[in-house]
Amino acid sequence: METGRDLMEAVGERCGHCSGRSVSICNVIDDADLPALVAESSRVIVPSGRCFIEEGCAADHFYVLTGGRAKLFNLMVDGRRQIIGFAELGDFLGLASSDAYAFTAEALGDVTLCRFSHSSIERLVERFPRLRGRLQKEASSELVKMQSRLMLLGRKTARERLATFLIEQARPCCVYAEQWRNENGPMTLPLPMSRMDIADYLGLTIETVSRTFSLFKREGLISTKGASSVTLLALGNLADIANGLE
Amino acid sequence: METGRDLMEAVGERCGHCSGRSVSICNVIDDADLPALVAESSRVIVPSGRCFIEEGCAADHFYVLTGGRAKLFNLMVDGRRQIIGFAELGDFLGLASSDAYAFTAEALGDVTLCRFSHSSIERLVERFPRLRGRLQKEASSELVKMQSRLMLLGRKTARERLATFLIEQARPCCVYAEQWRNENGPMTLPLPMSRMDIADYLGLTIETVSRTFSLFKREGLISTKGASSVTLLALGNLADIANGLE
DNA sequence: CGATTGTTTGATATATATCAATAACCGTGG
DNA sequence: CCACGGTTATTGATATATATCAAACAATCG
Repeated sequence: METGRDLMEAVGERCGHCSGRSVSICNVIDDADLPALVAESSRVIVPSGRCFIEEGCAADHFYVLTGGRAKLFNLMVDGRRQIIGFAELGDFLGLASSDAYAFTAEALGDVTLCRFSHSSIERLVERFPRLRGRLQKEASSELVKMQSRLMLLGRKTARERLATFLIEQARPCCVYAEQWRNENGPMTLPLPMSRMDIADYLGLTIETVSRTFSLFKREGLISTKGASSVTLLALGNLADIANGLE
Repeated sequence: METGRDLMEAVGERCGHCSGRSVSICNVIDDADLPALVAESSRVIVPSGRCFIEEGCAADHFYVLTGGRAKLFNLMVDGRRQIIGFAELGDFLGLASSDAYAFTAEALGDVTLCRFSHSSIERLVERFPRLRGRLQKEASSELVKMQSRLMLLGRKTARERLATFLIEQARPCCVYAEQWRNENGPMTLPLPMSRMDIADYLGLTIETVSRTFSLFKREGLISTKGASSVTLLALGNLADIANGLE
């Protein structure tokens, strides 16, 4: 912890208190090893809307997201889409076991990435032994998150889904530093994704998402400024709704 | 591969061609090391209906399923249930990152398990280096399966969900040896889980599951003998339905 | 063999989807 | 800065897939 250093720092970005949606490797790299790490990687800048990982394509590289956010999704032949998750600062993408990517990743706004050749992972893990444990740990925490998403999609109502989503967005990583100081008061969140994205994440339609937003507004649980900024006014109540308590 | 030996064999059971729903460690143990492995483990027999892992409880042990099948699920406070998956021969259970189990595991029929202390995993991985790679690989393949479950629960119709489920059950591991020889012909599967279990796995109600079974029967896609045995008569069609092609 | 539990089928209700019309937002160019 | 056009979001009316409620039926087990 004390001697460690972020990969994010190694590639020029700072990591907050994020706990990585996918796989984060905070604090497993010693300062002395930074040059070696940087040598293995290349920086990539992806403009808004561009896909940098495509389902089914050869999984040549994996990425660490160092700026911006991305949506990860799967498609069915007829166009139905399920968003798997939203990647943020520090997340690992494209570490799938197989030789083809299992999902598509598209930049939500401009995104910066640190790219590694897929074959370099062996070298990296050998060189930075703590990295391995970290990868495992984060992979299994990712599995736990997936489990709660199954509950959300299989058993929760639209209200519960949106409340869950909003609570999820309220994690420190997603909120500006000044704002997550007083976690009890109102909390303003940016929502870089469209209503369509939220719908495809929650297994709903845009109309249902929109109506549920309006409902929450009428109930005084949230307020909005445009479609891409929410203020959570009653985190406790939202959490209760998210868990089916009211 | 050639020199390897199954953990399942080490604890007295044979592993078919299963590719492990959770985390399998087939073929990573050398014969010479078997005694050491057995020394670390203890056998457990769980009667039908008994929970051997409970969500929220201290994660002291992890298990390898060596006989029978189990259902893994999460509950909401009001009793809504989402089945995460059905564990089968060779699956690893309870390897969560945190110190509490993230789901409950209940025996579907009698189950035999090989139990390891959670603290022994470090020793095991050190002693059997190939185990580590295998664990990682299987964990990430588990993540891929989870992704397709998100699509199922978020975007598929009841028809598509049940077809997907039936196809899933038709993997070699679940079928008697004689039957998966001719993969093109009719394939008879045991369904050890109740309609309620299937419903909670697919995010539906028992009634909808039952009606969809009947529909498939009327369409000549399947036939049943009692509620716990299905014969798939048209795997291709079912696969098409599962993927939204008809 | 009856009693109990689980499954299937039927009738109806409802949450959410779909279709359709406004309304708000956003970038652009005057 | 404002007007404009296109996009995205909201709201409304209606349809529909699935849930819910209820009954008959089948399987299981003493």
